[in-house]
Amino acid sequence: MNIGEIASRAGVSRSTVSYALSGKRAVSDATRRRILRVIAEAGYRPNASARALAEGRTRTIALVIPPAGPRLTTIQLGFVASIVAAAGRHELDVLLSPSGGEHDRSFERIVAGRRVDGVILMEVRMRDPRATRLRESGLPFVAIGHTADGGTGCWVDLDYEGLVASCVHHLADLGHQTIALVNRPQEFLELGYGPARRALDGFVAAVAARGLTRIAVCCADEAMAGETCVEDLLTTHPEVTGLVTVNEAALPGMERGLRRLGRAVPGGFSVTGVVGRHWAEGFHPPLTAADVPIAAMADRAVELLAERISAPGAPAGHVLLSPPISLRASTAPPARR
Amino acid sequence: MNIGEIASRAGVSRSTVSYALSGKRAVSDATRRRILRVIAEAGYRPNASARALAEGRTRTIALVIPPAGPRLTTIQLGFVASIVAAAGRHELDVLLSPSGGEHDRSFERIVAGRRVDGVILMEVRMRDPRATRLRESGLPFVAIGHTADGGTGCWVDLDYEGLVASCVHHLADLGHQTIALVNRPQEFLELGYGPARRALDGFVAAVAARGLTRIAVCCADEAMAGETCVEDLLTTHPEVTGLVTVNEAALPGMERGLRRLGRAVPGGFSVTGVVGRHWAEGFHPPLTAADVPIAAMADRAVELLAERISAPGAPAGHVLLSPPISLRASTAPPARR
DNA sequence: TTGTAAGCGTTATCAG
DNA sequence: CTGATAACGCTTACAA
Repeated sequence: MNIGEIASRAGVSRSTVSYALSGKRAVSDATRRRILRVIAEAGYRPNASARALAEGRTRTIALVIPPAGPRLTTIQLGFVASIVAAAGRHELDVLLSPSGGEHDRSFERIVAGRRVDGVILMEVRMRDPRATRLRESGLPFVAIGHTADGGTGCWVDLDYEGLVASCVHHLADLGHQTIALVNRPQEFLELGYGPARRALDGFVAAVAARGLTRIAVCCADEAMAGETCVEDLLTTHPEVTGLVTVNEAALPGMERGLRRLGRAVPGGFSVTGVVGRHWAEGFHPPLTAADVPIAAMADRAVELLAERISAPGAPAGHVLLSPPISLRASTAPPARR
Repeated sequence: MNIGEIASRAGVSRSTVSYALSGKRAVSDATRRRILRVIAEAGYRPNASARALAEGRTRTIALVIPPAGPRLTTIQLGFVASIVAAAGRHELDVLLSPSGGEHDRSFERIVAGRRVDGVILMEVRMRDPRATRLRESGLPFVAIGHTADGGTGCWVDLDYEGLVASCVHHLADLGHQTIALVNRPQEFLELGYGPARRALDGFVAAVAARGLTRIAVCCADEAMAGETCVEDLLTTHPEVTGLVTVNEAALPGMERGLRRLGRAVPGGFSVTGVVGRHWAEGFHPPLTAADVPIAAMADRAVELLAERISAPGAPAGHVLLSPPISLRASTAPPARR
């Protein structure tokens, strides 16, 4: 079933059918009605490939996800789902492309083959070869996270620096003197992964501003790592009375570790940070934390990308989100020594 | 940059360039080399839309994911990643389509617009309108899970029935008399979601076969629900000495609930079931369970779909996977009363 | 071994 | 208000 078939059944030319559908040219009410009826009867829909070829755009965007290897976190998953939902609202389909290692071919296929009108890049690094490649290809893209050249490209990001600082201030206000940061994995920091970097920066600065003592550690994105991490931390530094974390996946393990050490939360130890709402609520007791606003980030990213696609010349848009800290039950003044 | 440009730079016709690339016609070594050099210099890749239009296939498959609403589980996420990876090995791209509720337009856009060569349907229900729609459209598809008409379509599934039965037998062999099943949410059962249904069937049958006493409960896909579920279960039925579960997301909560009730695992209570490896290993103590073989399922699904696409007439393939139970540390003979 | 030309199904331009 | 017709960029008979 194609447009020609519809045209002949409705007794009009193919162009009239096309215009009746797109509304880009006036069509008499009678013929439009007739055409639409035929279309409904036949269950016709324009062929996407033909349309893409003729229009020069695919009505599709690519979502480049991080390598699946180390296991994607729940946040990442929620993000993928939110992007798809947001794209749907713009009548855009989403092509998924894994990145890293052996998956370069997929990325290249999509970019060089002009399979999409734009790209959303998840988990972008400060200097990211994919961003470089996209820039040279001229394909519009928005990064989740800053790249090194903050100004040129589009991005949406969480203000990890400010958020972690807020957490530090919160603990300082409660009277804590020595606090720890449980960051994302060491490799991430070394690879210049923005959130890990800026969490550390924000931590160091805020701790200095308040005259506190700090211990910063990295931790694999896993419950078990969180457990040993907390145990190591508190055996080598028993004076630590609170921690802030940006590592949600380690949270369940941290909960176990603290319990094992006899540190009740929040009476004997305070925990806060920036993590997905689901993780915060699943913690015992519920975690006082800045909730990562996944849906909002996805919405803004798609919106930015859609603008960029329709007006490639427009100035690059940036969005830095800074959600409030939700006060739940995991922080309190430190225990008297 | 298009094929004509390459052709003129290499001093040949467009068809020769096409054939040099596809290998579907002999091309002299000299010209092929020349063409490939020009292509490399220009960084040329065939336009995917044009190719799709000419060839009548898009080299893309759709992955229809469950509604994002209730939160996707880690298994689902791993599955998405595995499908993308497997598809990449077949040089296929993956279009993501949410399903359910407001997302029907996305599905319809993809199916009716012929945007893909085939579809993988996740979390299929016994009577699934999407499967019906695909059958009538003639688009090849493979379902993850059976549909009601088991024979006609392609599917790959886990043998939940047999697997849960194996778990029951394992507990029975250890001497347990009264055991519980912690199933997926009630609504899933009511909607005729296969795994929930068949887990229950396998449980009931195996318990009967061994002359045990059973309690079957449903539980939301959440840690907190797992906690209250286990607590309710053991306060109303303290005689239960072990449980089998297919609800991985509830596992962390079940761990907490058991601890709170003073039921040490495995000394005072046994736990087993079929869940993702990651969840099994994250349990304390590590869970004796059948590990959901996500990657294998994804591989087989893509393989089946690829076959189906290239040979639409061939008989429908079915794959019923039945991974072994990994013996870890969460089951033991019941405590003497 | 290579070139010519006819599609593939739309959209968009140009006439009427 | 509507109909021819030329793109869009590629694949693939059909010729040479």
